[in-house]
Amino acid sequence: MGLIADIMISMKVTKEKAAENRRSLVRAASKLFRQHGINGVGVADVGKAAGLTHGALYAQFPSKEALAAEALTDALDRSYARTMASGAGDQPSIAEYLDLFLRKNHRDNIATGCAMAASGSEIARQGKSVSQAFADGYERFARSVQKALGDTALSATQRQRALTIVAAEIGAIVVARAVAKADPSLSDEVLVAARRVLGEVGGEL
Amino acid sequence: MGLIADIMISMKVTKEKAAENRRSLVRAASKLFRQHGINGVGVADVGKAAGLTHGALYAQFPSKEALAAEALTDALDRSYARTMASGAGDQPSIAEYLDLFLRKNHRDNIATGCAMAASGSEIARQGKSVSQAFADGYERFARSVQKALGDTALSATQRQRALTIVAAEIGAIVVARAVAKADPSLSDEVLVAARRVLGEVGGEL
DNA sequence: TGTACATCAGTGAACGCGCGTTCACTGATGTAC
DNA sequence: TGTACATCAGTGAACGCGCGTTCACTGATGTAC
Repeated sequence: MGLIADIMISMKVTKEKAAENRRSLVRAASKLFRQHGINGVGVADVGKAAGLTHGALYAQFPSKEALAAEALTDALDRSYARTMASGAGDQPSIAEYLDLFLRKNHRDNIATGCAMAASGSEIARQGKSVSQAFADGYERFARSVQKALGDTALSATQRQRALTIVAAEIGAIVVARAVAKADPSLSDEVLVAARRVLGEVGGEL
Repeated sequence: MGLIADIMISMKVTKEKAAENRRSLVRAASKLFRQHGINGVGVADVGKAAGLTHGALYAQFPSKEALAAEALTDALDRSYARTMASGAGDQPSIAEYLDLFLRKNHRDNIATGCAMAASGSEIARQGKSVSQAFADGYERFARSVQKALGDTALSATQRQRALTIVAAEIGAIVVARAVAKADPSLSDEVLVAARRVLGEVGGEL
């Protein structure tokens, strides 16, 4: 028994495998935190989803919060890359941005959607590292939206429009999800309204 | 010992006192849930803040979620009443709405601020009763904003603007709070930007 | 009005459970010679 | 290339703690007569 058990629990792993395990933990955390909230997921859940024990997590990260910060960064990096790749050009137009973000499909798939919308109100209660990850992601999206506004001079007004459009998109998804269980048609209405009104802010007729 | 202890833990209470205790529980929950998130507060914390034990809570509410739904309704009722009373007329103008909501003071006082902004992304993970409380509060604010837009005909376009303005305000506060620890000046910038751009949406020059 | 008794808000101990984190230990990997 | 050994990713038990909920019990309130 001892022998077989010892073989089965053999542990040390190549550096590559360890790095892969780390990535698995981050990816699992990034999805689980979006789905259930950061407070709604235990470290054991994350380890299990990555095919490891919870102890392994602490060989890679000093704390759950450090993992949360990295998971948020990873989620926003991936969202950004996917968003950039979605347009016809090198980045999407405002219309493409809004269509992409304010879809029912986005509202209904929280685990793979925007992490800022999924965990928004939880972030204020986390530490500085998580706040930093959020700020970096938000700033990056806002800059890209400003570019999409056709702003070559980077005017203060266009900067304000971009900041507001991104924040408003997040708010619209948060509201659409919050009311979805009680009032699905109101939820749909919010998405349509935000799509149209933010389109106007972005220069659409 | 037994005698004194028996006297001190005497229990039954008038109906009025019981109703008052119930209100205390709702008010305490409403503040604590906004401050720390619904998942971040235990039923014992709520009971203690109301000057009771956690067991008393279950004499008044069937579950924590039922308390959360009532706490959300209460918070939004109070916010609405305060908002209505804040304007010069019988309800605030769009400018007054935006000034009131998008203040640093609101961002920095989460326990007494808008419950939709404080718990937004958590609501999607709660049950239908909490979703209903959110939907009722959101709808009420949106109707009032639509009125403030000077919309006598209740046009579809003004309805869309009102829905978007309220969702965008929530998003702006959520973002401002999320980035506050890491980037306070970005946090301020978001509030100023949303104030100006949503003012434009509302018809301000 | 006075008496007997049912009601039920509130107490506090206990339920089973999961939380984040720590730690002694394992043994293949990776390195120094 | 071969050998000896330090490293450290990962395991799984254990830490103390708090969670939401249940329950037997208390006794003043409120009611029925």
